[in-house]
Amino acid sequence: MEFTAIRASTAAAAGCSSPPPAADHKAEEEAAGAVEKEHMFDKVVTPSDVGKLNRLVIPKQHAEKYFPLDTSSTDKGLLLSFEDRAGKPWRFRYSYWNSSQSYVMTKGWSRFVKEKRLDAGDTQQYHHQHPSLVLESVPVRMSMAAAPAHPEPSAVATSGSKRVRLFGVNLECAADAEEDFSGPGRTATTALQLLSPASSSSSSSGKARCSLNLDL
Amino acid sequence: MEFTAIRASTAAAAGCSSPPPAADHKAEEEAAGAVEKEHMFDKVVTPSDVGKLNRLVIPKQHAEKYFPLDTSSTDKGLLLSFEDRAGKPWRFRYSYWNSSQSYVMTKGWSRFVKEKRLDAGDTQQYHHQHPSLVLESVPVRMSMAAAPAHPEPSAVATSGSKRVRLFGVNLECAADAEEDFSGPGRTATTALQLLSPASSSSSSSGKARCSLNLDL
DNA sequence: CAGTTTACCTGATGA
DNA sequence: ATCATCAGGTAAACT
Repeated sequence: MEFTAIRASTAAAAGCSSPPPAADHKAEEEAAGAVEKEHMFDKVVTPSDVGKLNRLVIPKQHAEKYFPLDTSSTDKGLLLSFEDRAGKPWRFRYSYWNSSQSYVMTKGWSRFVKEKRLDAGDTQQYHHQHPSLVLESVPVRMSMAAAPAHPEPSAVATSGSKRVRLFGVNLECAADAEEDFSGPGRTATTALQLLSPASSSSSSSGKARCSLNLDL
Repeated sequence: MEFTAIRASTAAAAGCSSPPPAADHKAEEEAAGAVEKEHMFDKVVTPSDVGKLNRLVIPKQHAEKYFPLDTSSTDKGLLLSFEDRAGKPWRFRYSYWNSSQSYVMTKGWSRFVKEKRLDAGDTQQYHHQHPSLVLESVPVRMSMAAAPAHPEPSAVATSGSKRVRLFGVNLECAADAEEDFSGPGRTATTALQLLSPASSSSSSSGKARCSLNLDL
């Protein structure tokens, strides 16, 4: 089963710095529904993606196009914040593995797989419940509704506020990396710093964000 | 097979700042033999402890009781010096892993495992050769012959010189961390600073030390 | 470059 | 049902 790409409008990339209350979830969902999303890419999730490796490989071509890592973020990776259609926040560590020359979502991914029942054994049920997400031969699609990919000011989207959607889920590239990397005395992972959209309206406070939508 | 705890006397915690000559080994060993040691704790070494992970997990309760890391040493860890019954010095990096919330001996541990044949496959032989060390169901015991655990002056052992024994091996908490942490641009690990035993006699120079004995 | 070391991470388990 | 612990992992830098 597949997504249909929706065209992007100027809907604000609603900030989700903290798990928003239910009311916000609804608002977010409606906004997303009203917005057409720009298709990013599909990926057929492999058994490894939902297996014990606890990581999702992002095909290099797509990763470099939509989630580039510059020199400052290559080492530590990024902490990307997502939310599913119900507004539930998901945070995945995104980084590059030199050993395998591949881009991956690591920390947090396994929890997502588990909750969404992305398991090879549960393919049928899962596919049934979550037609937009995946298993084996079921395509995972990324649709873009924002262009936060380039951390460099020069590469930023010109004006209209946009939003990144992965599997139809809002992606936020939180400028503040917090909680998960809260070891005492440790420096938090530096999240991808995004430029504030020029015409964005409802982004919470001053934090620059991108968001990725998981259509679940 | 197990240790029997031996009561501590006033035997000097002989300093082993550098690998002592054989003559010193014998003296050390005799002195240790004459000293009764206060039991610290046991740990049944797991397959992971002697496997490819190159680390020994120190159960938190014991770690915090006997090898506390204060704020200055938590980040970088400590360089602990041990010696086996033959007097051979062993140095292990001891630190806290935020991610797993656990205390571990890392650097140097694998060499010890290798030399002492602490391998799951060698259980029988090893147990035979080294009854005081471990594998799976064989307990590893820590016996204390000194109370160097608390770096705080207020918590120091009152008078008699003592010694810490791990697996019956002398443990030194070298006040000087050197050579092994010589990576470029890296600050040397701050070793656990111990108070000088009030009545210790033969501790070399002025360096405060604790020692841990591995009965091997 | 192969092995070591550091620093991450997670599932199972039990209180 | 949580939550802390730890056995068992991985990735990447370093030697």
